[in-house]
Amino acid sequence: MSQNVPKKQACFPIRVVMEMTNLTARQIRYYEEQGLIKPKRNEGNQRMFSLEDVERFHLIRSYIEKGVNIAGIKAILATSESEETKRD
DNA sequence: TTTCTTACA
DNA sequence: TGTAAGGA
Repeated sequence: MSQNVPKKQACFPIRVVMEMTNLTARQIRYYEEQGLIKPKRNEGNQRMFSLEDVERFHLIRSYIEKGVNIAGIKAILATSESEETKRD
């Protein structure tokens, strides 16, 4: 069994994210392509999804299920991120 | 074996 | 959104 040696942060391949978000690889790659999320890339050019990325996919998925399109989600995500840094 | 990109339906 | 081809 391959044990976990000192890991930096938890990142998962697209196949794990698919299970966690219940999305298809197509959707995950497509949403990222649309700028809904920006996962990191490893040496193999593979997407490295962290917990934060998975959580954001949950939000994206909820909007898709609500009937929101990419443009709408982009606006919502942009607003949410702005709210975080906006406080006044 | 798994993931990636591009393209078409 | 699903699937195919070709490559890493």
